Amino acid sequence: MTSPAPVLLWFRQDLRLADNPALLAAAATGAPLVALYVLDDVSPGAWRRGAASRWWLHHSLASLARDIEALGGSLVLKQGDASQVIPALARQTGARAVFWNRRYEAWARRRDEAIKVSLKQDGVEARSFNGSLIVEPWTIATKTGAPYKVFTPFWRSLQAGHEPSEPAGRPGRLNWAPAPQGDALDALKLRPAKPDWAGGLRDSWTPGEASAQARLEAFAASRARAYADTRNLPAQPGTSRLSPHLHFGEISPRQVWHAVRAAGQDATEGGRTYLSEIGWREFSYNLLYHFPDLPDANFQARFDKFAWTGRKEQLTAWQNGLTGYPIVDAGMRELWHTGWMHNRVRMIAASFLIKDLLVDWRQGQAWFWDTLVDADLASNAASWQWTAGSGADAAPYFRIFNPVSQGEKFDPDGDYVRKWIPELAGLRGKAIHAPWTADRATLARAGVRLGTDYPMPIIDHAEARKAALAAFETIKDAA
DNA sequence: TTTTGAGTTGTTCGA
DNA sequence: GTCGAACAACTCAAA
Repeated sequence: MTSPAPVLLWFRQDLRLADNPALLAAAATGAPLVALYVLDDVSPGAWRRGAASRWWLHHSLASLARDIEALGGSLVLKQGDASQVIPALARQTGARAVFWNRRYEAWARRRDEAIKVSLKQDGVEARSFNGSLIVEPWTIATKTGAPYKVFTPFWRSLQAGHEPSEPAGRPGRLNWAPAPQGDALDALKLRPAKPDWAGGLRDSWTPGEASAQARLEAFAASRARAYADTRNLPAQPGTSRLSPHLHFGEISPRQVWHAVRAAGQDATEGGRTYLSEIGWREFSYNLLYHFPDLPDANFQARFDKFAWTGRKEQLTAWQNGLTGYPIVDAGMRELWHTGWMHNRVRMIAASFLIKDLLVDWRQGQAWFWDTLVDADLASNAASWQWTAGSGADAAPYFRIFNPVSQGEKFDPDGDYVRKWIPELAGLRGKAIHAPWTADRATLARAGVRLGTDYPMPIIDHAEARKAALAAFETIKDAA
């Protein structure tokens, strides 16, 4: 007797079993399933994942594979151009259908559309689902049908008319088809080999759905309440740290929304502020979908004329956490060590690169893309353009962060700086955010030799601010 | 079509 | 030390 035709379940950025629409729909067909992940770095225009993101992906795939094995199945791993791999595997397994959850990057949409056409030509059903967003970009628009370009009306509209339904659980039991041959996880070479720089990542994170759920529950139950006050203090665990879990779809924004509400936190200032950050994620995807070159080109074309005069060695100093501004350097070192940076510090570091060093925001975007475990094309592009002032609904160009006053305001005891810049650990008080202002005796007592142990500022902020304002002045009236 | 109110996250200066 | 204004208009979204 011939076995029934299977349904291929293609995992992408939805590496979870709970609240997974494609998985639930595939299970509901009653057909045996083949679970699949394709590492596709080669599709035209693909943004190849950065190194930190690949490390996360390795462990997230390992976690998903274990969860699937516990249900009696297995996760098939492949690599290559998905527009070749998916139709080939459908033929090989005799699949009657391929199900997946949608992505929104231009290159992925082009690729997925081609796969749909190819599968249909082969007589294979192709169905896609919403597994990553509360509102897909084509379902929300202004009264005139235009895409939203300003966050607040977008967020109001989302809350008024697009409340997410209750998240679904895991499917009860699953019926598996024989798994075709795939690659071993190690063959994908997602982890660093020589040298192994991932120690800080291992110490900081546990990728996977179970860890994501635990983190969400802990956050919703307690820290969400104070989020509005503590989220700006990088020395404190005030944020949810869910960003990489959300990026890889180990958890859905709908699950986050309902967990916050179930804990009663939508009635607290903190909970509402936190949910608005979920709103910013949605807004970024909305922008990326409607303006697909958001990661590549200035949203405001007048910035095409901007003179980015920053030098290579300044970019390198920023990347290495050696600018001489402690709050900036602490953030850049936290990023290098853990694959993540506190959001407040991301803004300070980004403002410094763009407005103090006059380095093109795309250089900063590229560095974050390579080093962040939560690197996300939509959020990364929208946030860098926001800081640069070139984006939709962007910060006004004269808003230039002062790295000293930001440090004093948001790291008042200097604990964050001391944690990431051990060579300054002996400093106390105001000197921690501006060591070059400390007198010789203070520096000596702290064991700090400026210019030797820790650099003098590579640029004078007050002068840099004036230069940035002058530079922006030249493009202000451009078309 | 025109009008109107509003717009994530800051800094500096002068009273 | 604290407070309000200036920074620069401009675009968006809705009435």
